[in-house]
Amino acid sequence: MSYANQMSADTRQSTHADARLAELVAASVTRLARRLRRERRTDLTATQLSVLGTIRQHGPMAMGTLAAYERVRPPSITRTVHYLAELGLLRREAHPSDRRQVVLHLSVDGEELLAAERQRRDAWLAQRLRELDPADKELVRRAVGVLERLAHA
Amino acid sequence: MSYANQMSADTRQSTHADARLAELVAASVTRLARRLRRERRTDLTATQLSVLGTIRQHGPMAMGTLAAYERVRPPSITRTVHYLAELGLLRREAHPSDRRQVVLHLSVDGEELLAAERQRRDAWLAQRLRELDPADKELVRRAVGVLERLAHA
DNA sequence: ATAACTCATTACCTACGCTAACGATGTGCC
DNA sequence: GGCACATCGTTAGCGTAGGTAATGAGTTAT
Repeated sequence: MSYANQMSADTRQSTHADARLAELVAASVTRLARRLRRERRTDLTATQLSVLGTIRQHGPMAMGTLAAYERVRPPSITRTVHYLAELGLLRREAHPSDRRQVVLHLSVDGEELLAAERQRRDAWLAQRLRELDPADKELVRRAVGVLERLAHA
Repeated sequence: MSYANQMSADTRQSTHADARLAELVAASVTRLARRLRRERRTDLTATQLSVLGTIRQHGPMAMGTLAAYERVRPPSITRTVHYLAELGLLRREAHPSDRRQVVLHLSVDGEELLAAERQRRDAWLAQRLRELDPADKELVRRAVGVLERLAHA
């Protein structure tokens, strides 16, 4: 009974610590992501950038697949893709065997725009990292993989 | 000269490592932030949530101040605040000494909605943290402060 | 009193989330 | 082959949100 109470108290304490850590991590990750967004220089909207990024990450895909990745309904993706195609940042192509489908490919301009934006974002962060003392930088270097695993949960 | 070349090579290597780390950190932070957003259950838009969160974080404020925090132009904030006031999530009040100004206060409903969303987000992450092995969790715990400092850069 | 500045709002445009509806195409069954 | 059903992307209409330009009310300085 005393042992059981001890375990129960330890578990509660650990759960509380997890909750507190979660709060801190969520807040700082959210803020850092927002701060990174501030380094954007393109006139494209967040939605347009996200669409281009998804095609780049996962390769050419149909409209419906893209809508699923972006977690929006098909009419929404139709419109965004229309604007991006007009800007020459992606191409719409017929599907090889299903004439209902449209396959989206990133254009060279689209690739370059994404690369430029990513490079700018990463340069800003690289400079911030350089300003850290070596112990803190090492900490971040070792933690980044854990963050990545959390992101894929 | 040999010493100078050695320094130059070391600097270049460090710069490259920083760039690489920046790339990884930016990507994983961005992904984790996006993952956290997926735990939202409210029907409010991201903009509306952000507005409420800003008022909660910084306290009651005038329209112009809020627009500045949100980095949008005044007409945009007018509209968003109008919807949120209609929903009863915030209140518009006259400024005590400047009749041009409108001061925005979070309502009790607004506070509760924010608390519920944050709690849900943090609970998801707490569960993910509990699934980590103790060494990884410790790593995150020690790194979170550094992330926070980066976010405020 | 007047001019200049500040504040929030209105009007209009573009972009984007949704639902409902639609036509074209593909699949499976008789 | 014909038909019913499913899938795909699009169009139409509504609401939200970003911008600029313009406006009227209020405040400050001369």
